[in-house]
Amino acid sequence: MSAESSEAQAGASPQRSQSRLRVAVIDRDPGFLQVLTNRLDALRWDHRALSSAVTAEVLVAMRLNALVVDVAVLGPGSWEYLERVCARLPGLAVIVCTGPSSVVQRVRGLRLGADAWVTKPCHPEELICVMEAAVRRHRRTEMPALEAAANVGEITIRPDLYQAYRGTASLELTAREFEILHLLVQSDRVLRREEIYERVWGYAMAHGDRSVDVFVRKLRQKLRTASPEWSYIHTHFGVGYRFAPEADNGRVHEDDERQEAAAPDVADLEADVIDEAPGLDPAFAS
Amino acid sequence: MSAESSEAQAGASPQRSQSRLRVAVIDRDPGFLQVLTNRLDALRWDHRALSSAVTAEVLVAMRLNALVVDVAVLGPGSWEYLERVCARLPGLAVIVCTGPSSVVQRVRGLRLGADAWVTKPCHPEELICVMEAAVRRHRRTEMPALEAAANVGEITIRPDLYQAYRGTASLELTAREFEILHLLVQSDRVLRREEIYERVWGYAMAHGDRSVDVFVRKLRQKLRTASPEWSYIHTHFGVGYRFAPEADNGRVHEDDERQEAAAPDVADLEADVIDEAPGLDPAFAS
DNA sequence: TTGCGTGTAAAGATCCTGTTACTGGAATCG
DNA sequence: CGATTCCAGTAACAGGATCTTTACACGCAA
Repeated sequence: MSAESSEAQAGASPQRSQSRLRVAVIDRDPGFLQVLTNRLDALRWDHRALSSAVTAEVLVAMRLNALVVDVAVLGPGSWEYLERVCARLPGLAVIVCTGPSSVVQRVRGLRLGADAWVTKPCHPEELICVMEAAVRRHRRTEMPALEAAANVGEITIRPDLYQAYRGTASLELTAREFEILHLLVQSDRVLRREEIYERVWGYAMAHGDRSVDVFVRKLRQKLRTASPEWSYIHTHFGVGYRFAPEADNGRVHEDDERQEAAAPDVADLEADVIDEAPGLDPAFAS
Repeated sequence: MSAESSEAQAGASPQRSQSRLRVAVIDRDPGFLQVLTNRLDALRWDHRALSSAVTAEVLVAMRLNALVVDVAVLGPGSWEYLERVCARLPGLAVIVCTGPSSVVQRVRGLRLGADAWVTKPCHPEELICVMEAAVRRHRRTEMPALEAAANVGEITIRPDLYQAYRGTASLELTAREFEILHLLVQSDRVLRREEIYERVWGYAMAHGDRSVDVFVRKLRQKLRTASPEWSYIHTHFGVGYRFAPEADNGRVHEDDERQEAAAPDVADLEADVIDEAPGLDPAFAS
């Protein structure tokens, strides 16, 4: 453990984090906050210290990547709070950083949805690494923003322009509309409303929320105006929506290249099913 | 933090993990392995102990959800190994569980891609919670929890479309009908009505409720219409229902390899500790 | 045979979705 | 800076699809 130091330093620098993260810290320990704040400043992360719990709604509005919280600050009801926050913001990395605790407490915290439990006193660098580790996955799959344009039916999706076109004419989609369309096109399967909401809005859908329906309607309207001969978004009653370009005569549009599993076409239903492919587990392949 | 204990017990139980996880442990400490193995057995997770590092390729073949590794076992080159594994399997939850370490080491491990760093000695339950937390986060973004289509008799089940087909013809199942069919197909055994109801509806069945019977009737009707030569759902008087494709001549349809992940086969439940660097174990590397 | 569990059927209650209208706030423009 | 336009989100309604309940007939088991 001697040569580690220099190596660690070297290994630490490459590609710190992709970009500035937004972090909130719920804590009251001045020393802890001071040290951590300095470190976060140096990293140029957006951060904010809170001296007490704020509602999940406020956290939603903050658009955070990670939340560090000392359960001791929350007092009674801390578990319920933790659970509520984790449930409401499934995409938020929640790290509990607090003083000595029992195994039972730690187990409970993690089970309620926390991503990590760090015991004080702790080195700020370590806490930051834990935050990065928790946030890392989330970004990995979220980042592939620069995708190629895709042709679906008569429509062209341009992720780089955040817009869809029929030939050269823009559909004039709003940001949200485009995100939903893009998600549906990429998924190529039935998506439940909750799924759509969570991946587009970034937090859990409230019970009874009809936003997704309304946006789907707006999307359909613009798609119909631009490409009247086709239908694109299909409703699965009791489930959700699915994207599949389909000409009015009923013929399904054969999708050129895109990924294999792509075609939810009824056409190749009987053909493909995974009888072969001995080494591959169909559940994981693709 | 005093009356927490009892609360923790209560809060810990609800909804353990979605399903059986596949875990590998690279460690040599007999005591540690013994305790952890017992816990994993109780949870019915697929697990395997490795006494030394295996190549990333082998890990890929194991299709793991999580990997627990004691860097001390790896010896020199442990950092490179950790980095290689994390890079090669971005979807794998990697937890380092080892003896006392320096902040620098922990920082380095996390920075290289590990999801968590647990210090021995540790409570097995806590380690398991850390695994769950790490896997939870992975699954969130790794939506492709898509199950493969399954062929049963003349019917094709398409979980991605929430629908069943006979060739290219949809059975036009409603969402609930499909869920029940899907559950029966996956279970591959007799399910009591209460079991079906609870897993589909999400809450306990009221005494005297006949909903399941009615849905089974609807299912049978649609299955019979689509595939008259076969019988699929069998009644076990006084017990419940069981799915088994069976041709009219009485011959039972031998189910080849279809839904792998689907069937919680007792076969790969027994994961024994293997001391030698293993080749491919049929239980793991399909 | 009797008693209980299951198959069958239909009507009513309930839930789900498409649609429209409206409000508050953000962004844009003059 | 104020006015205007645009957008996200909410509420409400109607029509339709689905689910639950109820009733009765049938068949299995003791």
